Amino acid sequence: MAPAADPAERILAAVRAIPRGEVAGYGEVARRAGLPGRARWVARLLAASDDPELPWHRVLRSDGRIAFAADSDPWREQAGRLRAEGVQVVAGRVRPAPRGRSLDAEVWGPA
DNA sequence: CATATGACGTGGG
DNA sequence: CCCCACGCCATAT
Repeated sequence: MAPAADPAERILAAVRAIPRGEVAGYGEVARRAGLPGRARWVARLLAASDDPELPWHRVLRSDGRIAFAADSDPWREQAGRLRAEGVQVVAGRVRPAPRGRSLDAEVWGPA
């Protein structure tokens, strides 16, 4: 199945492709759709779409934070939807930080 | 046509 | 963690 020619449609497809229980950044979605730099367009499309099946709640800012104003209605809505599918949301942030090994360990290796 | 506005992103202080 | 500047781009005014 050939990729949609309509860029807007590609973006929505990229959003629909985010697996349940996972998230992606606006810029990330744009890149996946082959439209680097169009993060803002992604946001605009989500706001404009009326498709109830569109998993818009899985799209966050690149820092893992919900894009809406903290404690706003839509903010609570998104946090709730995410938690509903098992995503950890703390203070409006998903997975506080992809904390891995320290840089020291990363550079100098174990022991 | 000139500005302003955002569900954004990155880099720097 | 905070704040700021700048880049980016479709829409709205």
